[in-house]
Amino acid sequence: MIFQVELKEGGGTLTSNNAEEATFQTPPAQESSCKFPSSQEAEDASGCSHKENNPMVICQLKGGTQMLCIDNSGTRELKALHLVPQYQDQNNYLQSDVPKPMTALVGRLLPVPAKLNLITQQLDTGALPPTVGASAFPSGPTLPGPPKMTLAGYCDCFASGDFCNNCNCNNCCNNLRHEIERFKAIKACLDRNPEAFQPKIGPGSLGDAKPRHNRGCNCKRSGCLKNYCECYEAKIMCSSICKCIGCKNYEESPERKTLMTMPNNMEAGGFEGGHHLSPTKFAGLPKFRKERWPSSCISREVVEAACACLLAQGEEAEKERCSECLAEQMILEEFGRCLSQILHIEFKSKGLKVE
DNA sequence: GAGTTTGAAACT
DNA sequence: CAGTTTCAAACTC
Repeated sequence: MIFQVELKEGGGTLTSNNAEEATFQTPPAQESSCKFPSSQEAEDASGCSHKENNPMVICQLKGGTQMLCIDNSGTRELKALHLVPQYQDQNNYLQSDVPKPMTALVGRLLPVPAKLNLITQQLDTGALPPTVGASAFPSGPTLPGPPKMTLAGYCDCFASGDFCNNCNCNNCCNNLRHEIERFKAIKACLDRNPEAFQPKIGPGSLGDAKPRHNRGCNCKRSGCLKNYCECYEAKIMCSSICKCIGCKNYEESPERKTLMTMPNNMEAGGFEGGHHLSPTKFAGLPKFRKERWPSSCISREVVEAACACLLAQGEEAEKERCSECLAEQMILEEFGRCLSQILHIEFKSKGLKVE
């Protein structure tokens, strides 16, 4: 089952199918928003009861669909929030009719800045009430239990701006089911630290090509030569902004040099210059500490290009009004083609025989 | 696999 | 802002 929302805009029509965010689904010409000249027209077109003096509100549209309405400089933006109908399974977990791989794919395809764009707009409007820590989370029959720690920086998925998917977390609120609490938690995080969702590892200061830890580490006992240290883990040197004690993670450090000559450190391509950073960390995506990103041709650019292909395939399916199942199949087939090409190049670059 | 250590994030 | 607590990952045995 797919909700379909049609919103009039001037003489045209904007159609948005199932999506987590309309930014992903709306036609290119319309970009990410549907702008109405007056609130009355918006209400007429969508059934939305958005009021002028409330800059952001979740609107219940005709047919049960929820949309996030944002007043932006006098224009009205309607963003699809929950176009995917959901239901509770026998364990009271919220499920969606959209197949999970498809949902996950959409979630991953959206780059973190795009996802945060929506949140930033809310913060700019001041629409969300002030919240402090876990006490900000509503409690009640649908949200029982302890503070929702999956809506905190402890959770890698949340910290990187992603929804949890197939995680082992308890009472997870980092999902579409708890979108509002999630927004509040994000605001609380950003209140504490405006750069909370920025990648920890980024380019250094001007003129310095080497990446560095944007906040610096605070290690005390590890000498910054164990993976407890975020700098060491990212395979970069500690910098002047680090507040570590007894740091041995610097260019001339004999301990570091000894460590670098050990066999276990050779596989990741060494340490010098930090050119083999885990791309996941560099991008602010979830950490996969046990499965380090292999040294390969699968660069960030390649991943982005592959994602763009999948996105284009999804848009194509939408344009042709394909069924949900067919759309998923098309995207997966495209994924297979991308993977095949990547592996082909990978094998070729390593001088391996390509079947 | 269980227990310990560690440091980031959250809290006070 | 500093000290404490909580948490998840790294590490050790």
